[in-house]
Amino acid sequence: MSKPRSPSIKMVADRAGVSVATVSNVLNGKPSVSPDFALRVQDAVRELGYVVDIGASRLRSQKSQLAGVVVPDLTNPMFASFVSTLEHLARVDGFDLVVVSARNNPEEEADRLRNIRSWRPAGLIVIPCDGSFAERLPGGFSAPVVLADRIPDKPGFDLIAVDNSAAAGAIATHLENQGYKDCLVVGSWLSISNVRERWEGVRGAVKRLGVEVLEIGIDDPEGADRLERRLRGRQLPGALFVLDHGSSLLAYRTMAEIGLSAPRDIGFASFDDMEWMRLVAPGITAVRQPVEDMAEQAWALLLRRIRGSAGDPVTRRLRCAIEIRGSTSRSPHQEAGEAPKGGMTCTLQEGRYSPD
Amino acid sequence: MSKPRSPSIKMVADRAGVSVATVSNVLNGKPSVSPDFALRVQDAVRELGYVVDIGASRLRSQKSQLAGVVVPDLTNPMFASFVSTLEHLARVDGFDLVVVSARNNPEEEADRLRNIRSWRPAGLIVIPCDGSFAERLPGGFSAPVVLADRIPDKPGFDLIAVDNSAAAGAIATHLENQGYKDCLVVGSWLSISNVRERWEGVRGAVKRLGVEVLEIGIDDPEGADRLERRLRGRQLPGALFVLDHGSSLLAYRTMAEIGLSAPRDIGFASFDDMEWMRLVAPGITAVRQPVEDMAEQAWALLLRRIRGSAGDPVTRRLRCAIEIRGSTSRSPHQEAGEAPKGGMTCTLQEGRYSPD
DNA sequence: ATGAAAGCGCTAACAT
DNA sequence: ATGTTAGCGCTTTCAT
Repeated sequence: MSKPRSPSIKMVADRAGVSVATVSNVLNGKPSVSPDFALRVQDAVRELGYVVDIGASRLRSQKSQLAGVVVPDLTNPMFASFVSTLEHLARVDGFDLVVVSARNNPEEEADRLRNIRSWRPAGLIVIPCDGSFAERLPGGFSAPVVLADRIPDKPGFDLIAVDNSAAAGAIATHLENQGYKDCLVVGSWLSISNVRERWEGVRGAVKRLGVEVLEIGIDDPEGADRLERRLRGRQLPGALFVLDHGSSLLAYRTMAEIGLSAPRDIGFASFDDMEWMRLVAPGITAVRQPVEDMAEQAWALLLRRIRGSAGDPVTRRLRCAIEIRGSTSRSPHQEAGEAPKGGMTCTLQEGRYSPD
Repeated sequence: MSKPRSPSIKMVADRAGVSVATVSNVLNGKPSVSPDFALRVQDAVRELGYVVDIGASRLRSQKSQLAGVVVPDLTNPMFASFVSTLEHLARVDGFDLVVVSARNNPEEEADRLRNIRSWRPAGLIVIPCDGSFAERLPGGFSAPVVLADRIPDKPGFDLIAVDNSAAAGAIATHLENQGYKDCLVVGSWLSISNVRERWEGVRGAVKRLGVEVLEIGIDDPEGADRLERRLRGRQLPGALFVLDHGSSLLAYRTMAEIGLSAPRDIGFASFDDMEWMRLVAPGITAVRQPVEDMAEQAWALLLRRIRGSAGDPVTRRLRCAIEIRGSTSRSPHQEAGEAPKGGMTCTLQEGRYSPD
């Protein structure tokens, strides 16, 4: 039993009794083929189950219908959804996607970035692990790169992100309006640019609310300890605002373990609105990011760059929505244990969120 | 400004002052290269930022270091985690992965399956959309295929799945032991084999518990209506057992909207244990599937097949764990609204789950 | 140990 | 409208 190779264009040509060039022309929809020949080729293709070898095709034509996608972590629902949307859009435009995950590790990201070049993609969409992404991008990489979601330290890239600062500021203002006096702001790392932007958005927005920040890392037991100690300390903050989904999960679980319940003992809000935040009772006030929009815009931009439109790097900031739910309510009528309620959504208008 | 091409092996050879064959030998670690030449090549590679063209390499060597992965839906956390694990394992073995999502659509799956062949992957790992997967697999596909998670109607495939029937039966027994009299079993489609297996596991396990089943589809408003009507009807079942994650989300939300709370008004259990099920109060009793193990075993098996080990198709069933939490408790001390508690885990022993 | 040359499957340029 | 041929970047004989 020898290894059966996939049928080649030559076999199709032989079977149809035509030349390989004709087969290629039929497959690529070139006009200069007689209907008769086209049919014979299509028959042969079907009978053999022939599928073009995309690698050989690219090699010869020098045009790649392939885009690379690099995300920090596929198991993060935000990124999974981003990739899923991208994948669909790409296929509609006839592109394939090579998707790789850096598993939140800059070194792994650098490895993936190097490796993905061997595919000779026409372009790359990257959600970088952290701000120092530019140093990891292999020199002499000629294909266009569009960054999404996270902002690099160095400018000069096409970028599709959200208005982190404004949205975080809106949450801070909401907390202030609810009468909270002080707020502990928790995030993975301030070295991740949008976490930093969110924190700065909070600081820029508050008037009376006292704020302090705590970094707890990603999957870092020490960071988890720091948070737990802070929440067990005698100076319990009036509210907790968590700046990323991973940290929100951890914070919510930690609160539960300690026996703290929102909003009874402490206000609780989160950047990144995940499904479970509507399911717990009361629901959790959160910033909802337009992930699908980000994917759409990133893809559209990359496609333009691939098609050759040059020009200065584009930066676009998409608006988030704010979901006000029970976890930040100081009105007495909202009780813990009650069924989750609808809540209230507000969006940015003319550069300002108008909550409350 | 013309389009700058990636450096080729020829450019490296010129720069190092050697032949392309020598460059190739250095890159592929062939022993027959003098240290002197090897160094010169490595320098040239670094200076040019050369990365091998994996397509051209495969074309000539006829060996593909590429595996394809097809999943029904990347946004399902189970599948995302499956892919993420696979991706890591594959890279360790020097393989790249082409990942595609069928978006729960058999036609899209068929399209992806056809398309992925043009990459000439060395093998495929597929979580099929539904049981009739075999009909969608293009004829004459010679690379090995390993199925995971969902079971095809036709046998003859390598398969790594979980013990759906036993685990679902254990939940049913648990409900019975808790004193529930009847249970509504909800799933997307019984045509999805593991949903069917779970339902059959329930039926096979119950002695006194009255059971009925309801199919609600995937993202199907009509199905959602059916469920809501059933839960608003006068004959509210004693317990609800939902057989897949998507349906669990819907069911839990629907319950909340109606004002039903578990376990106060109705018992609630789920196949697929997601993070939020520990976060809501009380926690939700659920079957936890060994996703990472499934990915590991699927990859190991595929690698064996790629390396050439023939033999009859292998089927392996992995054991699930049962997480007993407050949502199925009939003891009065567990109250809704209380902080989520640790709960209790039990695993399969000698072919039987021993819950309660 | 090194290089020259053939050829993988395909498309593009050219010839008919 | 169709066929012939060269060559994309690489690995693999096969000489040397």
